[in-house]
Amino acid sequence: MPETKGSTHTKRATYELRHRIIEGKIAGGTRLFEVALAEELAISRTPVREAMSRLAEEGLLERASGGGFMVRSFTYQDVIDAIELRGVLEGTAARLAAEQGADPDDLRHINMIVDEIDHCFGAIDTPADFDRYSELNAAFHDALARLCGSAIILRELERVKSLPFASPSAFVLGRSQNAAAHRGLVIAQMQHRALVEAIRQREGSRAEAVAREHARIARENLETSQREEKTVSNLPGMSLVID
Amino acid sequence: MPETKGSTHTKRATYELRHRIIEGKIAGGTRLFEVALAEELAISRTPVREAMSRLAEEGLLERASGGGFMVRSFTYQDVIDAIELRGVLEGTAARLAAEQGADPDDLRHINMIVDEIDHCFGAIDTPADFDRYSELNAAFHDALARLCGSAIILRELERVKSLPFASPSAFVLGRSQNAAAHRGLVIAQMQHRALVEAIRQREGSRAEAVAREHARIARENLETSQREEKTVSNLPGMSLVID
DNA sequence: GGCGCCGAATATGTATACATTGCCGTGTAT
DNA sequence: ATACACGGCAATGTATACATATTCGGCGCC
Repeated sequence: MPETKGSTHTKRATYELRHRIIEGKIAGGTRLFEVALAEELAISRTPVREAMSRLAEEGLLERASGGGFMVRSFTYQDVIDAIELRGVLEGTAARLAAEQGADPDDLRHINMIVDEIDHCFGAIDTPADFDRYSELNAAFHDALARLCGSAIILRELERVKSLPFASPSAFVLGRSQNAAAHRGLVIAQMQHRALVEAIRQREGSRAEAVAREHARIARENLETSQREEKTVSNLPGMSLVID
Repeated sequence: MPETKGSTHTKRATYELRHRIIEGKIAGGTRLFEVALAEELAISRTPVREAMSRLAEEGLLERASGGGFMVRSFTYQDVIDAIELRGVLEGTAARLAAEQGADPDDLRHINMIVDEIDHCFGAIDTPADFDRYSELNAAFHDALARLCGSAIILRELERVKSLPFASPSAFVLGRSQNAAAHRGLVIAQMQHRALVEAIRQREGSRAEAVAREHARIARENLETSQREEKTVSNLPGMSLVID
């Protein structure tokens, strides 16, 4: 087996399989066979089954009728829906945080992240630091999911975000680093501030609306990508889209 | 092993375990040991692991640190959040159905269910048919989840509803069959009609709001139950609540 | 007396042999 | 020619032996 991190065969197999699926090395809809994979990874069937079971929990695989697993495949509409769903769930997290009053420490923390994101933008007309933006953006959305203190909301949000194309940072790096992309980031950052401010002011309805609108940026970026380039293979997880 | 349905040992073990957990025979937080369960069910460890793995996918179990599984446990707040989440997701399904325009056949179908629910109410001051109501109510909520045609939304909604206390019918049978319960059902049915009508009229915002409010009935029923009786054990899945 | 280490007990992790099931192709009979 | 049945193959289902890891108690040292 290629050297991938993890201490047990199960963990390594899980990591390796997940990687291959997200990279697009295994197409959506492909059926996975225990024996073949076990031989390929040079381990026995048991950890392979275990790994597939975990990836099914993650939502990357689905159990096939009559046993076994197949790589889950998505339609273009599924991607749209997953992004919409993320917006709805983040909106709920934001609304609940606003209604219940977020913990001051948590608010300080998320504010710190927003401030740091500002530093990703250089002087006017200089390129932004897309890598750092992507990283901080993920941290922001993680902090947002935790802000209302609900383990239930957090769990479902994590679940949706684990779909590679529904991740908040999915289309940050996917886009070409041009002026339009730069502008998009500026708008997103404005929404970050508005979102935190709405929560602080306990404006639940506004917080929810802003969070939903914020997710729509991802949808627009997706649609732009679709229009500009016929091939979608360089966007994360888009190889799982089959139609 | 007690005779439970299923053709393979895995399926029987899955069914049996799920039953025991929901019935409250295994408390929330309990760690499940493969060997002990295997002996008890008179099968080997392999199908037991497989069953536990599937129940983890369902959300009834969680993987313990350092391997193994434990019965997931919930706080009272988790139950509240799960109900709220169901409302949010059903609201989204309703809104999308309204915005995109639901399939006429689907609309006819859900309308038929609503009409049938009317028959559960007898003449004035006669008891309603709670069993039949519960059944049709579940069918209504299932039809609602499918109405927007999104596999993504459907899947997540099914997931939340699989938590026994977040199911739409969780508190229908749990309540004592008194006049107050009867009144609650009448109100719920009014919301059913309003919901379908909003979707038909393509009033997305109204549809979403009604769906959310509808879920709040479950929350109120829960709070009423908590107030009236100290013990919560007769409500579905409430044995998993530990605080 | 408390902290930490060590080892046994017990748990899960892994490999593998065997059982069972479901599918597909081929054959024959109508 | 079609339909049914038989058989073999290939997949998952299951049991079990063995390997490894984790945990917890006791014992010793600080």
